[in-house]
Amino acid sequence: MMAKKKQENPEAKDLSTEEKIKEAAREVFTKKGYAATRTRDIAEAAGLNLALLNYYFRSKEKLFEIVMMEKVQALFGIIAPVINDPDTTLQEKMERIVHTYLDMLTNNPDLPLFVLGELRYQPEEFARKLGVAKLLRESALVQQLRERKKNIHPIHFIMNILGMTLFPFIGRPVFQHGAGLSQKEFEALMEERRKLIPKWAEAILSIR
Amino acid sequence: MMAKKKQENPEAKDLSTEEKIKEAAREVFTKKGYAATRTRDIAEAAGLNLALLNYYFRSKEKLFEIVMMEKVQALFGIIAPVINDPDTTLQEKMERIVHTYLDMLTNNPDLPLFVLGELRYQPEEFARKLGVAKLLRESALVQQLRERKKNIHPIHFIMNILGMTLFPFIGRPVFQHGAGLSQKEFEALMEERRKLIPKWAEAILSIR
DNA sequence: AAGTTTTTTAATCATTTGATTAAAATCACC
DNA sequence: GGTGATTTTAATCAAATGATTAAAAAACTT
Repeated sequence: MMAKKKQENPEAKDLSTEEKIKEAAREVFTKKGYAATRTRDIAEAAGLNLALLNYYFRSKEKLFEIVMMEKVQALFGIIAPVINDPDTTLQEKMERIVHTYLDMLTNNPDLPLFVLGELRYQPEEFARKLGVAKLLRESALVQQLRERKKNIHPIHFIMNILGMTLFPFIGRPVFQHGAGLSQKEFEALMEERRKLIPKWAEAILSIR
Repeated sequence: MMAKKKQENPEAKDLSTEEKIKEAAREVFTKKGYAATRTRDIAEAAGLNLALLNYYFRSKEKLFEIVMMEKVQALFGIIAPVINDPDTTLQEKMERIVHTYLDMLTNNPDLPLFVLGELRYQPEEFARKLGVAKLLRESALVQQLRERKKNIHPIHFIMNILGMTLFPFIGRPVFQHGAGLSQKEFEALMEERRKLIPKWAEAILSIR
């Protein structure tokens, strides 16, 4: 009855049905959010019959949860190792945070808006599953920040570096269209920020 | 047939029906976004019959447009005069941008996520209506930034100051719950940023 | 090739949801 | 207080939408 792959296409040139649905779901959910997404949109984007969605994933919500978990991981999971690394300096960490995010955002520019937009419906649940609390309290980064600036809450600096890195993508329609930039030009600006943000972050930490 | 106020309650202690609906719509739309909002949610939040919504505003979409325009104005309109003011220094402008936003965000913490979240469906349309292009090209702020840092695109600094100011509210569930903060504590941190962000912005502009 | 299981399809269901309608209630004005 | 306009209500509609079903098609096993 339920999905059990029997054979994998020897030449795996196209994806399995299950993977096609997931791929389409990633695309549509990320672009429009959960509520604005119709299961028919996903089926159409995948070029498949609507019933297959329920056949493989039981419900829109179940499918969404899978995608959401992936995306939350993509947004937060990838910097955990960077933040926790005890063998890099504060400066190195900031460089790596920016690099890691900009690399990811090149392929997933609307990820932050999607994740943070959906997160408002389940703030506590996902924060718990993520273990953000631990990162924000015990990580090497936080300890280094505490040492460097003893009288300022370390979360301020995390807000700054994430804000400088992620916010341009969250406000992208405004910035890009507002400044009359092509996609290429916007991307070029983001590439510039790769080197600029760490410098700015360092300047912020060097005040006084 | 259509709405025409005949009398205004002499002691305007409670709002007109029309205003009650708008108020409820502001609340629900801002909190859940357009797609996740049911007209019945709005009617319930207003304590009114569902049909009144269509009686006064014809459709969910029309009502949304009214609210959206207000909110877009609240998010972008309020800094236009600050940005355009030819009689303030760059530093003063940055202070005022931060102050203006933090004042507004105290009462409307989920405004940025709402507006930017909805904006993705109509990126060009609203950007045009807003005249963002003009602000991002000819404003006094942009000209001052160009003079101060001739070899860096001024939009970088606008992204920075807006990112540092708005992003904490966009990622609020993560920051607040992740750091185990009460609402009061979060607000206190934001109050600290009122003085810190202008200093950081100045430091960023003073590199080299 | 026959038989079995798995996958896919078209058709349909039940619920939700935005909107409408006709009647009832309220209000303005004389 | 009666009359006409305005506002409010309960009931209902039609379309959209998530989900299911039964049958057809395809794939696999022997």
